[in-house]
Amino acid sequence: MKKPVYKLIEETIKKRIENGTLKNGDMIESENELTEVYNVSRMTVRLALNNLVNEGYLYKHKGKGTFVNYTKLEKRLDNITGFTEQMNQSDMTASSKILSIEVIKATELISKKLLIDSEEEVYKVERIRYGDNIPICYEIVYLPKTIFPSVEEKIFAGSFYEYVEKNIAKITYCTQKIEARQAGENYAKYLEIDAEMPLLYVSVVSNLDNGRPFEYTRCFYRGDQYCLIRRALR
Amino acid sequence: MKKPVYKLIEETIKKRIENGTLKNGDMIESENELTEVYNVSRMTVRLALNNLVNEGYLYKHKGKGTFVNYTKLEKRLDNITGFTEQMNQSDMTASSKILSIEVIKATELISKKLLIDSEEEVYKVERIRYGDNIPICYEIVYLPKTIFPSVEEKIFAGSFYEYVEKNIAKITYCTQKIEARQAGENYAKYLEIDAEMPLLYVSVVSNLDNGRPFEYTRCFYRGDQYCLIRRALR
DNA sequence: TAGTGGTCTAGACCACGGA
DNA sequence: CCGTGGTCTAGACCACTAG
Repeated sequence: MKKPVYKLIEETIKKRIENGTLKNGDMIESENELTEVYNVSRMTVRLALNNLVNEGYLYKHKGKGTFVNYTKLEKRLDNITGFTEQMNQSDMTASSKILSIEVIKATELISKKLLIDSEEEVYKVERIRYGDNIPICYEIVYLPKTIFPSVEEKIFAGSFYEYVEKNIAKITYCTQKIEARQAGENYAKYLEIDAEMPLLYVSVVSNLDNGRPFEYTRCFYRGDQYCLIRRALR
Repeated sequence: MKKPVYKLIEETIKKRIENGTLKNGDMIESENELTEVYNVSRMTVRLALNNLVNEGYLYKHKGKGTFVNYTKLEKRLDNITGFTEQMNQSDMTASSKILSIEVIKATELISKKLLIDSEEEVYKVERIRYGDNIPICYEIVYLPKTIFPSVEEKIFAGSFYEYVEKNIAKITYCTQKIEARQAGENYAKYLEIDAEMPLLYVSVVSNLDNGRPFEYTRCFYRGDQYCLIRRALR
């Protein structure tokens, strides 16, 4: 279970950027220098650097060098943000109550979303999410057992996305489908509202850096308590 | 000025996916097979494949193979798309009925959104938008008179965004706020639904390449007829 | 066990940018 | 000119998945 060399190189450079040793616009060591520093081949260095370019930490300029591209405040505007991260940004306290964790066989829909075989086992987690103790979201999460061998409550204690990036792999993108729906009896009960109230229904599939979906989640947000902000580029 | 080999490999595979030769879930040739087909080294093949993984066309499964991840409808929707463009993508016919065009003085809210002085004159356009003749959206558009000296119906005949890019300037980004709301008497009438039905309310501010907002629009979409698809990057 | 993708090496030549 | 990143080769061993 040891980490590949290029991951280590990625992490040390990322640290130098995040703790301010490398500032925005700084030129970092050339690829040839890094091969000597880490005593690896140039392709390994390039793999590490290109990953950091894709993550937005660096940019390259042929003939000149590789430079730091890091402006803390502009980061993560158009990006995936989990509920917890979003609540923190609005100075609210996020919490959640897990209703159930169980292993089920993937239905047709779930297997299609997660790109796995139908009948393959997945974890199904139901929970209610609160902002400042007001129920805001009822959520059903499906996680493939091949990626999450075991799922415990503590995974969901903090930011789930941060947990995944620390312990599984980098998250690259997610696809969301957003609809407006009526709550209906069932969800109304969970969210403590009337059955006719509108909900924001968001279906999410999130993907790792190898392109594999690791999460299919159905979220039902209270229309009176939650909105999505989205920045789209032309 | 000749293209690198890995780009060519990328493009041929992308074409096979986009023209339907390769379908969603299909396994493509293994990396070793591709090295022989294109007569290149494996690293070159891997570069091409990994780029396609990052673009969301493929996903890899260690020990199994590389698979197609492509669902036509979900493509390119991370970007700004106007209603017309979106309808065309789903093979529906977009049309609209203009209810009114008038010049008003900007309210506090409007001036804040469009970054203009309060009391400055703006065009206010109300219209209903149809997909295959079903009313889908009631929309109020505010356009600053300084950017649009005169506003006529024909501006809205085709894609408004295309009109702007042809005649005004390039559009760079837009910010959307998405909520779920109950229709209420007024909007229900326009959209031919019941007053308790849920709507997707989207407030949009779009900006030109000089950073100036040129449009503030409030859209009320029928929850039963419309959804937003969004692709977000981490 | 055979085949897949994941990691890595030790070279090579090229195109670009700056002095 | 020299140093930079961009492309590419021809191998190698490993870890995972399936039969």
